[in-house]
Amino acid sequence: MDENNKKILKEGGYRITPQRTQVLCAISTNPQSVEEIYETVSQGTIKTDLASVYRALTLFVKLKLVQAVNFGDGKDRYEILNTHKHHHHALCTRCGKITDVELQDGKKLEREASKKTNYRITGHSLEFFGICHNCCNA
Amino acid sequence: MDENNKKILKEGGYRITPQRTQVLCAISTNPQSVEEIYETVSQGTIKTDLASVYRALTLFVKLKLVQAVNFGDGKDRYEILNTHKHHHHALCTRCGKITDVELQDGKKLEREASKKTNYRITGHSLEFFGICHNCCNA
DNA sequence: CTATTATTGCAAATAATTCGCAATTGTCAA
DNA sequence: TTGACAATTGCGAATTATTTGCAATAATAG
Repeated sequence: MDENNKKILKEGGYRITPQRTQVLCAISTNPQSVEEIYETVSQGTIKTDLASVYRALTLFVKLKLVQAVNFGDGKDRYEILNTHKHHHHALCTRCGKITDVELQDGKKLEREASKKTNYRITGHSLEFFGICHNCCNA
Repeated sequence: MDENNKKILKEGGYRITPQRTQVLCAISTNPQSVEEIYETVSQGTIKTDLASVYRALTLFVKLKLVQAVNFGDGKDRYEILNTHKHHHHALCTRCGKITDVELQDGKKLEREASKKTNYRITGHSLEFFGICHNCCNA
């Protein structure tokens, strides 16, 4: 597990357990759903319970080590936050691959939305759907 | 119920029932969650079952009369599609109000994402969070 | 190494969603 | 308008998803 994440856990009085480490590991390269995370972790050598996966994710979200992303396809996926700067995603609706997208000027969107709605905008989420390069050529 | 929606239902061999009419009515001005729709419909004079609300929504989504929107706050909301052109939303995280937002150039976002990811982009969803004008001054 | 206490696994509880089926009710054609 | 037919509903039961209580286990500070 990433040193910074360890630090945040410790400072909160939380322990570094193999289960927590594995959950973070499972989503280290790609956002995954609860079920997928459970599958992945279960394939390793350490034993884990679904309830523990839920508990780990709930904790990580609270500590902002992880965030949920939703593509409107019915399931939430969980993504590591630490190293990333704010970004968006593209989901391949054929193979399920998720690719990060960094747009030129995300803040501009918020400014425009703020002007049009008269809200004080505090954040946004933007997800793209499409077909990835591999699937396009398959 | 809107004439166009009636037509689409009929053409598919589906019937216009009070339950379906009420479900559409419940979301006619604002996107609502399943539970909220059920509450709203239940307050009227016609009797409805939660299962029927689920069934109506599933059907409407299949017929593209309605779409699910998700703000990442854990619940899906359902929104009428017919009259709307493609647009985005702002959710007031204090009072829950949802306001439509039409941005200058949504397609530009897709073009940029397409270029960066090498996906063939087929759609996107963009939701803003913030505090609405009323709540700001309350 | 030990004591302390957070965390886990398990099983049971709760919540969310779906399904089977008999009763009801739109709809079409006469 | 009426009757027949098939779609739809309500209800309860079945799934599925998520949460919780608790005794056993294990991480960590000293």
